[in-house]
Amino acid sequence: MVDEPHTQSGDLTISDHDAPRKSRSDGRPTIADVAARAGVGAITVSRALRNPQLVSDILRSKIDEAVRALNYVPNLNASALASSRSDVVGVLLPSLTHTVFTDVLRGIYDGGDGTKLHIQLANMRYNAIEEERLITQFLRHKPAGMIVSGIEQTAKSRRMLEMFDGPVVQIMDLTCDPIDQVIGFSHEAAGRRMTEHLIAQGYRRIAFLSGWLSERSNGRLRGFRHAMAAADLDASAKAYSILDVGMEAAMRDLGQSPTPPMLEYATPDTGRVLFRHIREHAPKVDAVFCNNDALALGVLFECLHQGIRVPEDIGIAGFNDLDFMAAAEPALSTVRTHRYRIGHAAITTIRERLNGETPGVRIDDVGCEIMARRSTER
Amino acid sequence: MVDEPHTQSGDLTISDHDAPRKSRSDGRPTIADVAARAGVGAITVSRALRNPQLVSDILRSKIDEAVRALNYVPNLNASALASSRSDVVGVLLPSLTHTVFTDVLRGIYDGGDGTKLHIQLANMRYNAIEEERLITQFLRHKPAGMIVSGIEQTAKSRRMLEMFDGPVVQIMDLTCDPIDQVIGFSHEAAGRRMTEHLIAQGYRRIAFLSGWLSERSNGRLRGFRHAMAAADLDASAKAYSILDVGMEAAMRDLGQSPTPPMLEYATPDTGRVLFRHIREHAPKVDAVFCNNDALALGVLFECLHQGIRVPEDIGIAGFNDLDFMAAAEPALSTVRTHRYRIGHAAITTIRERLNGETPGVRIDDVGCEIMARRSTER
DNA sequence: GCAAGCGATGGCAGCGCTACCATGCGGCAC
DNA sequence: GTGCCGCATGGTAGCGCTGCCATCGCTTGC
Repeated sequence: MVDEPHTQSGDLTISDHDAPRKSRSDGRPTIADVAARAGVGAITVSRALRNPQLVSDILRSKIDEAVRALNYVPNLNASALASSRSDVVGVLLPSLTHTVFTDVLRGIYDGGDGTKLHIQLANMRYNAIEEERLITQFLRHKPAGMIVSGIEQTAKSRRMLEMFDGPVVQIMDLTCDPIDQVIGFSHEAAGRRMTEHLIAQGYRRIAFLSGWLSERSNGRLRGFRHAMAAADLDASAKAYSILDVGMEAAMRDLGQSPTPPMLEYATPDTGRVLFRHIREHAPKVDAVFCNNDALALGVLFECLHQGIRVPEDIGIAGFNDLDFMAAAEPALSTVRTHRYRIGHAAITTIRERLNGETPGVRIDDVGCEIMARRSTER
Repeated sequence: MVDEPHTQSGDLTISDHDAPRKSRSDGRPTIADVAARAGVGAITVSRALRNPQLVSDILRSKIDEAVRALNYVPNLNASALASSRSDVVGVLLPSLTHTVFTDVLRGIYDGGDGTKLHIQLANMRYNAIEEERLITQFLRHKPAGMIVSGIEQTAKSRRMLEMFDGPVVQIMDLTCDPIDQVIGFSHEAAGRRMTEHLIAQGYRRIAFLSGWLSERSNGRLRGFRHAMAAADLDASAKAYSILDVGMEAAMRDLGQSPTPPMLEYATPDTGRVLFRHIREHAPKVDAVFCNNDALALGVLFECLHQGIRVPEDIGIAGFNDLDFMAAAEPALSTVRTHRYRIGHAAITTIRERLNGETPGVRIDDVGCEIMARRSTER
């Protein structure tokens, strides 16, 4: 039984007339084509592209010429397969809506600029199970490094990241036991310090306003409560969230997005609704500490609407220092967080680690700043 | 970092005594391991994972069991190499800061959810040359599809995308000659319609305010001028940008980011500065049409500060309908753009095309809505 | 009863690159 | 001269997967 399709006799000359291109290749030049044209070995081309200093000047210039002439584009999938290492950095953020994460992202992109690193981003929607799934997905690409938000990964997520052989940076929060490295700040300290500022300004009946509470928001709330307790104001420390004001219906209406709207529900409109609720049920409240700036802006508008004077009748504080806070009338106090810096530091760390440098600090507290403005100047 | 990932995971009885690991493999189970354990061929495992309906129930369940038992994770780089097709969709946005693009991005991610598509995002900073470079980079991954912003790619970019063998969607604008498909709306029509609304409300001396003018902003400005001309108000049609008010110094200060700050300079503070400039140099202006909502918010705050009544003394209109516009006091008129929908439609189109469906419309105008609110209710 | 058809399965040969050696060569110590 | 080191370069053998057929057993049509 001779079922060899290729008879060995003289079929070296491939006829142009038979089957149209049996090859699985898409016809683009490969590293072998470049090597042939430059009259060198393929591996030398590979080296010339990745570590030019390993190749003599003569060959290097020949290779460069061939690359340009053929318009050669390296196939990163082949490279990643052969070296079991890609140049993709996986980034997991809880939300793509909040300006907070947009700024982080900008820092990451700016820091990754001009390198061969590619960012692959995923939205885990404040959902640890989803995060687990996304980590699994990411690891299939054999990424060069990973950036994840927060410190509350599931046990399985954590195990996967620990086994992952590359730098892992957790961002936006702090922990003394990071998977690998962590860059962020203490939300509890931030909440405590802003509350202390409000108390120092003479406010006594302070309400904490939030949309939905992420783990990090809970940290701020803890800080708020501790500061109030430390000043013997426990009785006045009350937190209000959208759950208190029966906004579920309104939330459902929003749903242009398939996202559970609750997660994204921290808008100025929410701020107005929450503040109306407070005026009705707790008229003696003299300051509101909003879990984010959008809520604070809404509170300001509601005060304008009702003719309530800020900061005389009500103090308003936000969180994050988005750019409208300083421009508001009156300017709104808030906590400036270093989001851009965190993103930038995260990708920079990964670059350094990939270059073989040893990690500096494992735990990097970038802190935050209390921006005391007119809205809390009693 | 764990350096040696479970070399001796006991159960599989790989002889530990022979050659000191010559393999370049990282020791993770491959499709061959799964095939061996399930007692089938490797290709059958591949099929069971990609097109389960092609494999009999019996084998499929055996394979599923083996996958779980071995904790098999497919190597996407190998898959991409073998099939010369990855599951990555490249997305090019001009900015990661503007909420506009954040919303587009959210639409893209939501629409890509639950599929095997991975999004790879790049920030081209309103720079066509940078865009060209990024397209080159992206194509090295042999992406499944591409989404690019706007319609002003360089000739080379355009050629690369035309030669690219996969769906390409241009978004956020319209053209009658798309590379492949385009989903967006006419900025000129939007600018014209909002201007017509202002004129209809009785405003006559209308100023157009902008930070930096992207090609799309220019379209809005053209619409503004046409509408003014059509109403014989040419003489009153004047546009102000940051260049008019010597804000370069302020802009330089901003520079936390390596980005040329001009590109990102559309903040409420800019709105305040521009409006002060207008009050000084053109006190008769009775309405401002802001190229984006952040500027409009700034104008509102400046009016509050100066005691100027809105909408009686000054009408204010923005562009995009970010969530603070409806919540402002008074509520601010604006143009609602369907950013989320555009992103969602873009990725959905790509999914459909990858599933072999033929493109529906090549040019998809999602339109926009004039949101007439109190701030222009004369 | 037999050819043809069909669905399920598997073998083989790449995809384009890089890790791992081997090779060759000039220079230096002895 | 001999041996050895270091450097530039190349050959070979994969990396883990999938495209392309071949195969096999069973059904269908006449």
